[in-house]
Amino acid sequence: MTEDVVTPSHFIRQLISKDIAAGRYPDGIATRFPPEPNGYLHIGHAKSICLNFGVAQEFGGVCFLRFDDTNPDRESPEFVESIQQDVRWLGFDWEDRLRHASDYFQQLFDFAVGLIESGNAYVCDLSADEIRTTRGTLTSPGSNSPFRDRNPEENLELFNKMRAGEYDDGSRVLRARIDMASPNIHLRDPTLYRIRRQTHHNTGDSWCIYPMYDFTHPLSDAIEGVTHSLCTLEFEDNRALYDWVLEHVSPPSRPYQTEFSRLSLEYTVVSKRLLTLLVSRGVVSGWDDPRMPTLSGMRRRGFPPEAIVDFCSRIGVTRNQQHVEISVLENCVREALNPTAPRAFGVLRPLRVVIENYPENEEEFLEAQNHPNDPSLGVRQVPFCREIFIEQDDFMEDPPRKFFRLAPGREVRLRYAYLVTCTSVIHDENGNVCEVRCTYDPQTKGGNTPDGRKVKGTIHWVSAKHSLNAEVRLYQPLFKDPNPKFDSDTELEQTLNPDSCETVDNCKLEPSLGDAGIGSPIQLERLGYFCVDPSSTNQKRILNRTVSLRDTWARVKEK
RNA sequence: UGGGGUGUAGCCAAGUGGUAAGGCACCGGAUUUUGAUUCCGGCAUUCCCAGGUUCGAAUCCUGGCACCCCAGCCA
Repeated sequence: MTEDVVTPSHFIRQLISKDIAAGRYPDGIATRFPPEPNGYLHIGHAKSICLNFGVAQEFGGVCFLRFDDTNPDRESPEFVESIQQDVRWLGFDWEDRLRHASDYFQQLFDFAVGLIESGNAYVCDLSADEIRTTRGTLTSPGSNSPFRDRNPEENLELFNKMRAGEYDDGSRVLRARIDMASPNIHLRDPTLYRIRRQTHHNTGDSWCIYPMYDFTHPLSDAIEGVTHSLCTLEFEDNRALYDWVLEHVSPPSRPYQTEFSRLSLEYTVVSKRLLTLLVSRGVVSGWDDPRMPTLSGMRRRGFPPEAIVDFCSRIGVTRNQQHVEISVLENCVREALNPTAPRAFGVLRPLRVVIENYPENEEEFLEAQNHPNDPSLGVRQVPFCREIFIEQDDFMEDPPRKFFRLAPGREVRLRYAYLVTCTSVIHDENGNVCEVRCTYDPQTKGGNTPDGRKVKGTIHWVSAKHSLNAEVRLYQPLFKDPNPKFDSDTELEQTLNPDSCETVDNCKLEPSLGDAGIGSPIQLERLGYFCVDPSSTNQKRILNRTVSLRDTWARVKEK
């Protein structure tokens, strides 16, 4: 069987194809996914992971997982662990290619020494403030540091002393000697090393100087033999420095950087800084809150990893500003879940229905399919008795034209059970409907109509006597604004969607759901896809709605 | 009037001088014991704008316009 798996063409694939065709990489290509372990991975990282691991796979190359851990101030082992878990969850395997930029600290130091010896780097005693003010602006050139012309011997001695811990944090840096008047600000004698006494999660206290990204990244790529260093567009201007570094040392290989645009998703933020803020402000319960666009959040929400990989392939890779509608993601999730998720009944907002002509103490089990389109998933027995719950939304006392669920005098099908007709309505002291009375037609067992009569509505139900209680959490986007922006706590407050998590208590589930495992997908018919939350217990069952079903009625109702 | 980028439908996106793929969304219609799924059909006479080159331009040239990124001892 040949399935038409269309791998969409994008410019990076084309570039690699061309490179391979030109014979540039006889030993194969290599890529890397280089996260900084200072936060959890999010949907934007998924795009990069799929790209880097994906093209390596397609072209018979390899992909490294490299922690870009050059800033001990913000990095931690917690993040290192979560990142590995998330990459594996997405289905990618780095095999023996787990690396840390910190593995290369000694080699990086040696390269820096080489740069000093060739007169291409110098130790600068200016303070951070002074460096900033002498850097110039976007439209005016910077001015040379008074330390720019120190000779290599002196620089070398100073740099060694920096490493030996003889100077205070922030008192000196190593700078590349390039061009203070360059129109590209990244080339105005960028800092290569800073002094920072901070225990590193990997190297402990062996270093008190740490290399900067622009120095570390090209050399790490070169050390690993990375051929295609793929990064996001905001590093475009850094490419000149990336190349400069590689051209001014003798690197073990020559990697090239190519940039693509980062993903932004409607109604969400995809920035580690802002996500960190949501966590630290307690806006969400943690990095894995089901509303978070983090991989751990989406996992807890019930998104299957294939859906995320599929999403990444559908959105493509370009250099355009990419602002994707959430419907694309939701569609991928539904498409992944629909063929496999077993069906079950659950009622979110129960309305008691008493079937008056059904015997008081009788109960029976009715057969229901676990998947209407896939008999191989089998059947289950669902208990039925005189009192059941239906969805409040499935009854209207005074229904509009196109409503074809239950209403006074109307007949509907209870899925897999019987046809029932509403005979009367009972109100509470506030005038709200609190109970509905029906009669059932014993001839219609299983929901069949032997007389061929047509029933427009089919609704779900659960037996009052047998049902399980549960709390169900329904999610909406975290933000009101499709393109949320906030710089302060008040702005954050204003843009937050107050209804992003709706907790519905006292929901009723069919008894078979008592066995549902944490995280495994279930479709509650007519309501959506759900999964059991990790915090769920037998005493207090908690379900997350992963995504609702497509709801045409909701649109009809609007009109 | 510093530098680097990007403009194809509501949102993504293919297209690489030969007459606008595909997905999502949307709108019909069929089937349906989930208003789900599935199926079938519709959805850019035009590619940011204006000129030019060419038998022929989304693709090449010129000039505009709009938007994004860069002034960390962050990545």
